[in-house]
Amino acid sequence: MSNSDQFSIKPIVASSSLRTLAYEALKSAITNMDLYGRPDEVRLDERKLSQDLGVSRTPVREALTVLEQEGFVRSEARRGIFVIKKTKAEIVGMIHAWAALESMAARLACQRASDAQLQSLRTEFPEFYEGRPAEHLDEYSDANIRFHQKIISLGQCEAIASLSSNLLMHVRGIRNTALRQGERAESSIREHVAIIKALEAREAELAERLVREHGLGLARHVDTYGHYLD
Amino acid sequence: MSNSDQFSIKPIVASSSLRTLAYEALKSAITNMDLYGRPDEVRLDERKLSQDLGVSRTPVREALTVLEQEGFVRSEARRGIFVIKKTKAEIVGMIHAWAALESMAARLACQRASDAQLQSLRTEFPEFYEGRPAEHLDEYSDANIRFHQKIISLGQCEAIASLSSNLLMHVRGIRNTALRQGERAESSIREHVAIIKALEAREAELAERLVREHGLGLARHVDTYGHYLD
DNA sequence: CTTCGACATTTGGCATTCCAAATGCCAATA
DNA sequence: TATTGGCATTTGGAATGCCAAATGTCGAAG
Repeated sequence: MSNSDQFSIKPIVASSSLRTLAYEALKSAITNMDLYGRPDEVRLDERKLSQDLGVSRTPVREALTVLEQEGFVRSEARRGIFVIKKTKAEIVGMIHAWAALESMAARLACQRASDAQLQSLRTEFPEFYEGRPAEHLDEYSDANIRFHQKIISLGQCEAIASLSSNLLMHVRGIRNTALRQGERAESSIREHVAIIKALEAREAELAERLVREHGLGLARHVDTYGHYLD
Repeated sequence: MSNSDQFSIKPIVASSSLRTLAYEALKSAITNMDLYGRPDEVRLDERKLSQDLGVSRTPVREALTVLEQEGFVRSEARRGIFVIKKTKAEIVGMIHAWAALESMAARLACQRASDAQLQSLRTEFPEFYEGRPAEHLDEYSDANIRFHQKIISLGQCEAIASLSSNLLMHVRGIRNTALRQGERAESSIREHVAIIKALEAREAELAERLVREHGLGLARHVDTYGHYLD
């Protein structure tokens, strides 16, 4: 027997390790940095970073190892650690991978998600039904990201979710700037609505195809208009 | 000017870092380990590993950090480092992700690969045209893996290739054992031949669909017959 | 015999130190 | 002036030492 039901064990504090803290700090610093503004490569100094963060080099190095794994930085022995500036081709490739994963998630969502979950799409994203997105592009950008994340979560597949979240980190910036070019926002919304309808109807093949084509459209768009990269 | 044409500069030696060596050693040890035989969790000891490998704890720790990132081990502070035993659901999820990525690669291959590359499939995998795979299952297992890697490489998308290679590490064992159950090998070969034909004909939608269904079939198979996991 | 707590041990996290390779500067030299 | 050789500096890689948390052990107390 146990008394555990007497106490609502708020339990663990378990504050993150310094490595995790350093990782968070560095990642947010990197993803918020305007990489494509300056032409020169950005170099990171282990010793300077550990001074600024107030910790030793060890947790910083471990954090950098993770970031290297994720493709954010590249470490050259005795040369330095550089923030990776992704080329247009690499971005397009990531969008292709994203499209593949998200379309599979849409298929799985049709099989696995509950009716309530599928119907919640319509209520969670009212922006898509209120036209004129050009007037609130910022809010819409957020909704856009959340929408795609929602589809992935409905797929209930851990592997797909974690791979996608990694890709999102790299592509987040692009998605939003792409929205502001041409008539992306309007057509994007139309496609979102079609996707929602397919999901609600549990038409797996259709939903899968619509999501894939939506992603491929973004890839084409970045490929033709993304010259400001590289 | 330079004399460099006088010497055939064999150039760079650049032997790998100890961290990389430790990583390779540990990964091969883990992937070759029969995880699902024993019921208890496998624990790794930093100090023992560094002794066995003849290096200090630092590169071992860095290698373990990478392996943790990739989902091979889990590190609990002051508890130990444990080899992760994936559940059946996780394996099935990875196969779903794999199917999504590979089917997108097939689509891209139809658009990007050269005629020679596409036709090389038929000559590179003669096993598929020689019937009776049951007689040489081991060789066929290798060909099976190589075939799917080949499709992915034909897609010419770095992001898809690197994500897939990670997934393959986790699923490699399963693919081969699944072949030996039921009539998987025969039907698998038929599907491979159909995929090759679709690729040769550059029928992107068809190739994409066939690859996806092939992968989904494996996922279903593991889901129903993979009770020996978890 | 059971329970409990003090203590030794184990273990990963972190800090510090040392090292070798690469680079840059600068003087010596042709 | 242009080039070269060496030395100081920088920088990541690796080794080592220390620490706190967690665990196991074992004996004393009930």
